[in-house]
Parts: sequence; C-alpha cells; structure tokens
Amino acid sequence: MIRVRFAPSPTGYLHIGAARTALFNWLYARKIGGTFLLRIEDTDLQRSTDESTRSIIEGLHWLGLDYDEELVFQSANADKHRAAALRLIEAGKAYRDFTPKAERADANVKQEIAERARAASHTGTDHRSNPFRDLSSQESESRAAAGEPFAVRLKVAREGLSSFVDAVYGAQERDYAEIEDLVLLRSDGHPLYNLSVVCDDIEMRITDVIRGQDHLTNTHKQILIYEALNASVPRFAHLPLILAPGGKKLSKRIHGEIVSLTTYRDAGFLPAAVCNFLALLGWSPAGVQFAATSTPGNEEVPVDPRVGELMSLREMIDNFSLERIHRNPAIFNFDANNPKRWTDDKLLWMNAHYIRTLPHEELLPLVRAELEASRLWREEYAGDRRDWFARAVDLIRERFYTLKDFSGQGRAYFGDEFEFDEAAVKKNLQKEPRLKELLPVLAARIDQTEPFTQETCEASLRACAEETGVKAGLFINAARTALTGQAVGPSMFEVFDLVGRDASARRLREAVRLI
RNA sequence: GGCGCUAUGGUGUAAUUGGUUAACACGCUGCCCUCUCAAGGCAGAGAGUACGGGUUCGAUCCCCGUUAGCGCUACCA
Repeated sequence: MIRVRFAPSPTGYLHIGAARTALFNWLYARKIGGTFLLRIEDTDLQRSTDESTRSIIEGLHWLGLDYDEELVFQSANADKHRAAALRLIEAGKAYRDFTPKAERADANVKQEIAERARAASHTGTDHRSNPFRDLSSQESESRAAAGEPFAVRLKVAREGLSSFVDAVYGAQERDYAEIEDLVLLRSDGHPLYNLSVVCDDIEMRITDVIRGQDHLTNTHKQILIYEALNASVPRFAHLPLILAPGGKKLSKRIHGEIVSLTTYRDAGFLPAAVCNFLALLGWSPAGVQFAATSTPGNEEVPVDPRVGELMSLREMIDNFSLERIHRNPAIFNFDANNPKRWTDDKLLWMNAHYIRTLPHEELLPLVRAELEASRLWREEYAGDRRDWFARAVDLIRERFYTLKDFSGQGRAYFGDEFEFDEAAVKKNLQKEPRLKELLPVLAARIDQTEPFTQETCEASLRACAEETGVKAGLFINAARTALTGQAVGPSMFEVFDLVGRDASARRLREAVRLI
C-alpha cells in the first residue's frame, strides 16, 4: 500500500510551489490507489501560526485535493521525537553535546554558515571533531544528571558513502565526510526538523516521499536517521523548483502576493485551471503531441489520440507518472510592471479557456458565488430567470479571463449600477454629437419593437439608421456603450435581447447626458 | 568556501532513449471573419539545443571541462 504525504510548515500563506507539491503527491496517490496524508510541520513554534494552517487547509480544499485520514500536527509528536533521540543515545548512535549554544543572527545565517565552513577548511577541522563525540557514557550521563544543558547529535560514521536512488533525479551519493554530526534535539529539548520528519514519516508509514528539490541533499542525513532507528527507508522523489523570471528564487518576501495561492482564488481563478497549469510545471503527460516520423517520407501518425495540455483532474490522474517529472527548474513567468501580465500568461489563458468552455453545471455556481459576493445576485436567476442567467453567462464568458470579470466588465448585465469606461464614452458617444438627438430616436424605436428578439432589434436599429441617414455601426457602437458602459462586448443584438426592452430604451435615453 | 542539482525559441514543455527540415502550447506579428473586442480559422517571426572539448559514420541525447542559476551546508523548516 502506497502512502504519501504533503507536509508544509505553517508559516505564511500557501505558496504555489507548495501547492504543486501537494498536487503531485495527490495525483500519485490517486493514480495508484494510495493514501494521501496531510501533516502540518509546526516544529518551529515561533513562526507557525494557526492562520497559516487554516489557509493551507482551505487552499487544498479549494484546489480539490482532499486528504485521507486524520490531519497530523507534528508538534503533537514532539515527545515521541525526543524519546527517539534518547533511544539513539542509549544505542550509542547519538551523543550529548555539551557545547554551549552559539547564537546566530537570523539576518545573514547563510553568510555565517559559509564563513564558518571556510574557516573550518582552513584549520583542517573535520565534521567528526566534536570533543563530546567520544565522551564515555558514564560521564555523559552524570553531566546530564547534574543538569548541564546539552544538544543531541547523531553520530555519523567516520567513513562511508550515503546513497539512494531518487525517482526523479536518479542515483545520489554523498560522502559521510560532507555530513556533520547533525543535531537531533536542541539543548532546550525541542526536536529538530530532520528528526521530526523521519520519525513522523515512519509513524505514518509513508512509503514515498515526494517533495521539493530543496530537500535533495538533506535526504542523506535523513536516511542516516532512518538507519539509526532501524526503520526502512522510503522511496524519494524530488520535484524541480519553481523559479521567478531570470532564474531567480521565487520567494514570498520578494515577490509577495504573486506566489500565494489565495491571490489566485481571490482574483477569480478556477481551481481546475490552477491545477492544470501547476501540473505542467515540471511534468508533462506522455504523448502530449504527435510523434516524429520514424522514416523520412512517412505520413504523420499520431502515437496516441492526442493528449492535450488541457486536462481535468481526472485526466491528470490517469496520465500521471513520476517518470515524466523532469529535473530542470521551471520559471513562473510574469511581469510585475505590466498589469496585463501580472501573472503567468499561460495561466491567464488557461483560466480564460476554462471559463469559456466549462459546462454550465460547473461554471454557473462559481459565477453565482461571484455575483453574490458583489451583491449582484438575484434569487430569480436560480428560479424564473434561470434560462436567462445561463444565456447571459454564455454570451459574456467568451471574452472573460477571470470570474471577477462577471462582476466587473459584466456588471451591466446584472444590474443598472455600472461604470462607464471613459475611453468608450469618448469613442462611441462623444465623437458624434448628433447622437444627442439620435439616441432618443433609437430608444423610441426600441420601445416599440414587438416582439423583442435579436432579429427584431436588428431590424429596428437598421431601419432607424436608414431613416436618420447614419450608418448602423454608429448606433451599434453607441448602444454598446450606452447599455454596457463598455467599448467591447458581444454581438450587440444579443445584448439588446438580454438586457431587455425597458432597460435598453432607458439606458439609451440616459446616455444622452454623457454626450 | 565545500558538496550537490540543472541548462532545448521570451515562457512551459516534446523529441520513438544516438539518426527529425528540432515538434506542441502560451505569448508575439499579419490576414480572414466582423457592429467592437474576444473566440475561431489560416499564415508567419522566433532556438540549431549555455559555451568549449571529446566519444561516434552521426550527438539535444553519452563523457569531461567552463560559465551561469538554483539548492544544501543552522541547536531554521
């Protein structure tokens, strides 16, 4: 039985990279009928927040990634982790380190580490030079009993090689000389990350660890802990990281909201689109396109009924495999200075595609939620005007990118309170002063149109244009702005039909004041 | 500093595991459609696969080096 887990630390919001890790774990579990677990790694009590935990759970729920079994909080297992460390001391596989704790300035830890390493290589000190490593157990115990504070470190063998086969990155090796006697337990008794993950993964009977590539080199340390604990080592699969444009690190601190999953939810993205996009960052389904011909002159033959990039969660599950995850980091492309490109182009396109192609039963509830949030929803859209509502959504969704557009650009379809786009007013209304007189004429015409359909509206408008000696286009464009506030939109006669006779005529008359 | 990972158009990815005019999607340009804007259709531009060496009849693919980016290197996770 395959068991995988997603184990985020609850600091800040859910990062899109983390969301992708969750997705891959979930896809893998669902693909092979395994179990997908969620564990909150709140070992660092200073930085962990309940709010963050909530946003992680909400985020996964929003994406549709349901987890099996009980949610696990790592902090709840701290006692077990401590006990494991103590057991290792007794077994002689770990030792007490009485060296006083060195304070580190949080700001530039990385530099400090590098400098420390540089100094160590100059003086020739190696990773096994800790004076407490070979302290007799009697002395170690008596000092501990006397109340002297100590950290617990794993006793890494002096010679040897750690190795494992990563499902994505292949064979990995690391000389023990590169690995220090890592701290398992802090002197204040708190278990550290490497110990905690291993203990929890053992306890949760995790068989496959799928996580970000940033954990690749530390995996060797964790394997050492598994071995010391006499536990079987799980399979590992590391995922390439997601980087910012220019190949730089994509960080919460520098890039802000753009990396937060909630940003996309709040901006009107569909979970299906986000999942689809994320899945394609670092993975691609087999047979995504036509195979090259084997011999020149042969006809192009599709290998497979073409599997496109557009996939539902179901299709992603069916096509998923660890083998097709690749190793190079993906760049999440966006331009912070360009509002039209505030996030990745392809994600934007994909979201628009989903909006315009999703079946009604899936899209309509989402539009309803958006309208409710903007106070544009009316109960009759679910009752008497059900068909009208579906028709309206169908008509306008064609050119929308996010759900927000239904309450933004699409506002005029659901109520009389809407904004006029300045450029549209200028271009379609003010440019032709005669419209001041012409619009009421058209309005009168619309009032008398019976029955009120696309066809009759078109006939009325064209007749009106002919009689007044202007081009139909002038009326059409003016009407678009008068009725919707926009310069762009669906075919105008359908808009008349949808907005209805009374509102159409009224808006045409009211638009006169804008000229 | 040490160790590790990665490198295919602007971006995401293909390339039957050494034989293709290096393919697809997004984006970009133009045309068609047209009442506008999209969508859709059609046609293009854009990489000779980071660079330099090998191995081979033949390298995107195998090996070595260089460069760049990233990761790890903590009593952070």
